[in-house]
Amino acid sequence: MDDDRKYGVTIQALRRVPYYLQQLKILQKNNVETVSAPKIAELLYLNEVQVRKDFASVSLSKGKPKAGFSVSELITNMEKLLGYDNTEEAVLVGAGSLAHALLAYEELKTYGIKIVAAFDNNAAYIGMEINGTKVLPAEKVSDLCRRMKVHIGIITVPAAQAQIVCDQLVAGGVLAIWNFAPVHLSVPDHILVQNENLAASLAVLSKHLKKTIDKI
Amino acid sequence: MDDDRKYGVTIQALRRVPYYLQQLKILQKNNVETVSAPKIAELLYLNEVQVRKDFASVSLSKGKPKAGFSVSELITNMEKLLGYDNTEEAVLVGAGSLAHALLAYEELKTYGIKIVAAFDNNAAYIGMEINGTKVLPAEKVSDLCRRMKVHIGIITVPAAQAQIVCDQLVAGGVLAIWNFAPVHLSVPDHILVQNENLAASLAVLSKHLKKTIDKI
DNA sequence: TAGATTGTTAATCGATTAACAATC
DNA sequence: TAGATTGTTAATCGATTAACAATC
Repeated sequence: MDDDRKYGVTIQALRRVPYYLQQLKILQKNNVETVSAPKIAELLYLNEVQVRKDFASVSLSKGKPKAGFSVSELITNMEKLLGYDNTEEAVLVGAGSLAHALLAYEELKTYGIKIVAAFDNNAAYIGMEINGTKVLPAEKVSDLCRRMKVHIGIITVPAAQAQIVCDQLVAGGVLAIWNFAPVHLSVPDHILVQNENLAASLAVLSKHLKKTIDKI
Repeated sequence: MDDDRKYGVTIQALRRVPYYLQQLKILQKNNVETVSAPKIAELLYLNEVQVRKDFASVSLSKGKPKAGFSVSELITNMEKLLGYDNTEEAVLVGAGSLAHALLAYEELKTYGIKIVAAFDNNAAYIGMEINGTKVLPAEKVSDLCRRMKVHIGIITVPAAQAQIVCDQLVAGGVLAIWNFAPVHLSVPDHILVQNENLAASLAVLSKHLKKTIDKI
């Protein structure tokens, strides 16, 4: 196991990695070869110790006092950590507008995700091709996941149907679920549910707004 | 100020409110009139004390020992807290596929958000109508926000342009920004940036997957 | 009444930040 | 060498959870 690291990477740290990566790539484009933790911290408005700890947990290579970290090594290690170097296949259930957006979202490939099939139970959608991906009948999702050994399921159905779809994905052997429905999903222990809850974000946003406007 | 509450609502609590709301509405539909914190905790796989504290910080009404909380009161208070009861206008900058999804996303209205105009600097998009919303030239965004007193800006442009767009929105008097670009945005203190970072979510997801698959 | 459930104070837990010796 | 920067231990901070008296 060459992937053992001194500290585990916390979820919070993991969520910061894409931001690091984005800055590091800008530096690389400008031919900057090394960078210090304080510099990155300044660019991203983070604490410098936090950046150093994150780098330590993410990167196999160490920084050099006075010099800092190798930009290209950090990029390589972070991309490997996030699996950007090898593509995972995913299925998507629910062929509505969010699905269209995800199927048209080129960046997914950059992030190592490829949607191989979409599913819906609405006859009007079935057989359609969205951005080159076929829409299949919803009841076939378990089967296809198992046959193709797909590990990621993306849920973009309405809240009321999300748990049913989730169960089908789990039955098909999916290991991680990216859930866009604003509901809690029950899954076995070893399955990860990553919630992308637009309602939750809007909750924070609306509250801030209300407070700010009330003040004026 | 009838909106003073004993404890402030933390951001984490705020993000849980949409989940509460969703469950409460199901209960209401089933003609359940009161509900206890332990019951909701069980449904959402949360700690019962957390639920009780969240309810206390959100709701102006109190629970009754033995009986629990009034479902309809909780719903009313939560919807008021989240501003679902009065619509805020928003502008959207960047007319790509994500923009299409948001413009087609009916739930936004439920969440009290109405997109009144979309902007892009790509001539091919300008003049187009997406789901009934006109796409205008990007340079007009500040002006329109100021004239129409729009308080919410939604950023769906590529990372490289996000900060520029952000500055224009701030210049137009926007108070809250919903940012879909995977970059940190610098804003004055009183402006809220709510990041919706798909890359960050995928980072967590991919790492879990890699760990799980390595184990097998 | 008895006991389920509330509201709140205290303890725990985990993440962030501060402090500081080691080192290039 | 001097000083910027690293790596790591200790202190702080905030959120979650446990404990428990109050009450319907």
